[in-house]
Amino acid sequence: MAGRAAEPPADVTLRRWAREQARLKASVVAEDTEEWQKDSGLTGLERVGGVDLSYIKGDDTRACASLVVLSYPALEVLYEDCRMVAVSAPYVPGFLAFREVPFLVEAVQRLQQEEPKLKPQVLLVDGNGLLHPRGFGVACHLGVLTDLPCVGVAKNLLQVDGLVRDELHKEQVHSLQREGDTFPLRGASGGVLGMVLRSYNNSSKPLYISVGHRVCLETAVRLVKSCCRYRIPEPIRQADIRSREYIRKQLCSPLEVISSGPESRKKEAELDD
DNA sequence: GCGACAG
DNA sequence: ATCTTGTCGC
Repeated sequence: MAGRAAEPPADVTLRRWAREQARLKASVVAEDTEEWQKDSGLTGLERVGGVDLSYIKGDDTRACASLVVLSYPALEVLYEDCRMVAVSAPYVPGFLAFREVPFLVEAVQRLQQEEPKLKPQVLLVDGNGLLHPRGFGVACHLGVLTDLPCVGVAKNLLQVDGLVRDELHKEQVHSLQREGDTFPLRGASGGVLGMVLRSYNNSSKPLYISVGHRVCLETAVRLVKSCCRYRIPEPIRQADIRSREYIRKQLCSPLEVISSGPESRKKEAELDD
């Protein structure tokens, strides 16, 4: 059952993907467009979504895509959708969206069809938005394709436009003493690409926040701050927890144990050749 | 050429 | 992303 590793994309594919990113980037709106965003207390915001994909260790083809919607500001789970999906594109830094976004778009469409009243007013996305080699990370990509406000929340710095994880950066991160502290990420070309946020007192490892779609950076940071019970903002954390749990149950089902045992694995190896 | 490289 | 439980500390 374990799928073989996806082939590294040919250069022609990467060029096509880059062109697609450039085409869609023209539709990104990097400023607030909603009423609730205009208030510093985010009054009017009632539902925040989170998305994530969890993968199986030795399997490059199957993953669980999850979309959750939490109430705001209580952060209680109102909606959960976990589904096994067949991943076809490999992970290539800078092209994460081509691997994950199709399943997230499907999840959003399913939600709109089945529970339109629970449609989130904004989505928190694992990964970057404008903080990206071509200024069009997964949070922008998902935002444009769904026309939903999106915020990029990355757990590691993607080195782009002169930004590096050097000693200076580590010093700046170290200077974030209390939760809520931030400093801007200014690219070599001048503009602020994102914000580094200490989201939790008990963790010195920060988050890298950037604009996805239909939200400005200040609002994005304010929103993420107000969604953090722990280091990872609750919508993404719940999506992560639930997709991993979904996979864990899949792997523990009797059928799955049998079909992925040493016996059948041998047969699959033969069939693969 | 070498290293870096969101998830 | 994933491999990994309990454990030491605030």
